[in-house]
Amino acid sequence: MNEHLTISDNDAIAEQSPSAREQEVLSVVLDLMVEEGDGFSMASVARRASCSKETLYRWYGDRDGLLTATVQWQASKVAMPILDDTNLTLSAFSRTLRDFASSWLTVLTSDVSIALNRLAVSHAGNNKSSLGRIVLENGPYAMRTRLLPIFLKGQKAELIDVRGDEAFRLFFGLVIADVQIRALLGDEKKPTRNEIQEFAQKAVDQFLSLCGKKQNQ
Amino acid sequence: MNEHLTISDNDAIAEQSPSAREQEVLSVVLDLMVEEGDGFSMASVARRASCSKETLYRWYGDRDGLLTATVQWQASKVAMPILDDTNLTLSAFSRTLRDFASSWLTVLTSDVSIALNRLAVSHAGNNKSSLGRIVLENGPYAMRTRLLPIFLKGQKAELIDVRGDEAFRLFFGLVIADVQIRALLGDEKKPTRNEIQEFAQKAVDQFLSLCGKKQNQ
DNA sequence: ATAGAACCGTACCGTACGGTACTGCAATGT
DNA sequence: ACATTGCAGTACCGTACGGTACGGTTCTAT
Repeated sequence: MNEHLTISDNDAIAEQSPSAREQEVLSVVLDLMVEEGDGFSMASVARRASCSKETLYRWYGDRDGLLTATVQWQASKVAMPILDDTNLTLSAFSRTLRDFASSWLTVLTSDVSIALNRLAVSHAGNNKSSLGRIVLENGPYAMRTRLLPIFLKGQKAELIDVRGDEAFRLFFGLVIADVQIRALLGDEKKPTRNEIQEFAQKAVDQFLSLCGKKQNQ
Repeated sequence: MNEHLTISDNDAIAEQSPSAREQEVLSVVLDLMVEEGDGFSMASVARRASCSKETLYRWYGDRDGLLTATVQWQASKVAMPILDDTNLTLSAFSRTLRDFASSWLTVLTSDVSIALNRLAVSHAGNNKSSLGRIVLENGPYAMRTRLLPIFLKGQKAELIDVRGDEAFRLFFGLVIADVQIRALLGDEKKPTRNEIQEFAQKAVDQFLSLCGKKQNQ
C-alpha cells in the first residue's frame, strides 16, 4: 500500500483517496475517537481493525499521521452539497441559505464532528500537530469559502447589502450561536432535528432582516 | 493545608478560597496550561512551583483534582462586572450590553481562557473528568445567568421584545460568532482591541435592531 | 512453481508519567 | 530545649503506550 509514497502518477497534488482497506482502518479510528476521544492507543486501532501495528506505522508513519489521514478523509466525505446556480428570487435565495444552515447544524452536532473538533482543539494547544489547522481549513474556512459566492450572488441580485466577510460572520453567529461550543464542552442537551429546522429558518430570517436590501418585515 | 477537607466552619457550601501558597501553585498550572496545553506533567508543576509532588497529591488528591481546583480558581477570578441597576433609557441599556459584549470577547480571546477551554473540551470527551461541566457552568451558563436579568429589565422597560432564552442565543451568536471556535482551533488571527470594540458595538446594534420594540433604524 | 512483497499477530524495548515512600530540614508551639 | 508537623527534594515503582522487530502466512506477479 505504497500509495502514500508514490508521487501521483498523473500530475500533481492529488491526495489519493484511501483504498477500501485503508478506509476500514480510518473508520475504526473515527469510531474510537467518538468512543474514547484522543485516548485510544495504536494497539486498539490495530486490534479492532484486524491489522498489525507495523502496518499502521508503515502506512501512516506515526500516530499523528494516522490522525491526520483520518481527519482529512472525514473532511473529504463531508464535501457539502454544492448550492448552486440559484435563480435569484428572494425565496430561492432564502431556501438555499436555510438548507445550508440546517445541514451545517446537523453536521456540527453529529458525534463524529464533535469528536473530531475536540481532537483538533486539544491538538491546537500542543504544537507539533497540524490537526487544528486542518480542521480549521475544512471547517470554518471551508464554510466561508462555500458561502461567500452565495452571498455574492445575493448581493448582485440586490437581495442583500453587506460586505462578504461581515456577511459570513453574521451568518455564522446567527446559525451556530452557542450550539457548537456547548456540544464540545459536553452539554447533554443536543438540538433535535426539529429544533435545527427552526434555528435554521429563524437565523435566515434574521439574516435577511438585518442585511436584506428592502426588508418587508 | 487541610482547607480542602475541613467542612466550612461557619455554615454551608463555601469552597474556601485558596491560600497564597496554593495560588502560587495554581498560577503555575495556568501558566503551564497556556504553554503546553494538557501535556504538562505533575513533576513540571512541582518543579516550577518549588514544591514536592507529594504536596500536590496531598492537597489535590490527583491530577484531575489539581486541574479542577485551577479551573475553579480561574472561574472565581473572572467574576464579571455586575452590570446592574440600569436606569432604563435605551442608550444606557445599549451601553451596558456593549460593555458586556466587549468584556466577554476580551476574556474569550485571552490566552488563559483559550487554554482553559481547550482543556475542558478535550476532557469532555473522556468521561471521568468533570472539567467540561465546570467550564460549561462558569462559561456559557454563567454568562446566560448574568444576561437574562438584563434582558428582563430591557423587556420590562419595553426596549426589547423577545423571549429570554432566544435573546441569549441571539446575543451570543451576534457577539461571539466564529471568534471562539477559531481561537480554539489555533487561528493565529486574533481580533485586536479595536476590532473587539467594533464587533461589540455592531452586535448590539444588530441585536437591538432585531428585537428592539421600536427600532428607529 | 517460485520469489518476493504485504501483512497479521505478537513479543519486545524504551520512555514518560502518575502516584508513593523516604529523608532531611525548617518552622512552630510547648 | 525539644517534639511535632509540614514540606522540599529525590528516589522509586508500576503501567501504559509509542514505536520496532520478527516469525509465519497469504497474496501476487512472473
